Amino acid sequence: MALEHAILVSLLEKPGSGYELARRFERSIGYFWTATHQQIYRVLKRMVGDGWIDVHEVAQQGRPDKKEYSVAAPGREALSQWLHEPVEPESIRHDLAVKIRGAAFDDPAVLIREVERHHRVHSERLAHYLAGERRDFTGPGAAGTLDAGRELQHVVLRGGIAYERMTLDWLDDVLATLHRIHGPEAGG
Amino acid sequence: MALEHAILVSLLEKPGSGYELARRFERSIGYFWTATHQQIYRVLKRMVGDGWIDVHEVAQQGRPDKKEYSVAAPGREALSQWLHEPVEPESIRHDLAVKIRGAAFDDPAVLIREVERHHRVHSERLAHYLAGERRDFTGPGAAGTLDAGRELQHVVLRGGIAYERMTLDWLDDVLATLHRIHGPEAGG
DNA sequence: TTTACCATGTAAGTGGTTACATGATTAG
DNA sequence: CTAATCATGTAACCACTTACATGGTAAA
Repeated sequence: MALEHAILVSLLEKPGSGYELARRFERSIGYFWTATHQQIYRVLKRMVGDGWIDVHEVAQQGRPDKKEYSVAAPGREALSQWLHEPVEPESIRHDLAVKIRGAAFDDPAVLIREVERHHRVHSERLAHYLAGERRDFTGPGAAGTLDAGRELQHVVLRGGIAYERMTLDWLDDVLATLHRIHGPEAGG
Repeated sequence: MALEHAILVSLLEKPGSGYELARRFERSIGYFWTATHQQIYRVLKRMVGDGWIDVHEVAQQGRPDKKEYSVAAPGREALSQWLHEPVEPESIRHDLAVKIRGAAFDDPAVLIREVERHHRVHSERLAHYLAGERRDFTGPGAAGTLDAGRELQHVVLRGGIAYERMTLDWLDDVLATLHRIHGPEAGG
């Protein structure tokens, strides 16, 4: 499991509340990891209990108070230890691939609409990632002058971009295949 | 959840035992879905209870008896219904991406070895997929003469191949980035 | 006789999802 | 007055992993 470690990395990059972490998991960190606020609050509580992170209440004006979390020494140590352990290269788990093979036993036309829908979603994600890249990693301060942390954030983002591009190409391939096996029988 | 549906598709392609399903999940279906035998036996039991699949004991010579499962009418119906429902386009969940961002707060040299290890694993997977493609989808019977089921299996396999190639390219990018931020300081 | 493969399961624990619940502030 | 955003949590359930457990056959 790595949610604890993802939280540690995020808090090292910038301390924040559970709510803020949840928002980050919807955005930049969500390129490669997702977590809901319920999950985050539960883990945060455990991490405080384990002494990995510190909390302090922050009063705000015009907003509810929040608890700001930051990484404590044992948390940094735990992260370092995890970074030294190997993790399993993970496999993809695609509902859509199951559906594609299932289409052999059902109407492929239904699947065509589903694949087109996925294509739209992945196009939007790609556009979103590219916008983030333009915003955060181009212009003044780019081209070799970034610090290590930003370089690493950028290479992770490039991974997300490569993933979306590959997926879009593959979905085109899937659509062409579906039309090939469906079209001749049903007239396109 | 789609483990039930993945099992239905697999049993429609060819009836088999829980053990055989587990092996298939390590191989072809494992390109996009994983499941252990414990999980499969549990789900199989539930599916029999729900009337989605039928069992019959098969005596074998030189081997333990097995229970062969095949899809029943309600199972086919359930699969069809699922195929007509939209599924969420899923996001990647990469421990390695967490580690890469975490490397900003630790020794990047450790991460270089980890990334190289992942590179080797993905190279092996790619070689394995390509061997499967040569074995099952080339030679006599290929080039437009495949039936729909095999065409669909092939396009899913091409997805696995594309994923591995993209991942290898990205891991090269990660390594280059790590050397860039680490090399100048440590002379590596 | 040891290893590998065939074959099926239980039990305990962990992690993740969904639903429920509260309450303040700001903008329309 | 309504909706959106900020902010934090509990409870129940479900999926998945890991460890344990059994027992037969075939090949080295």
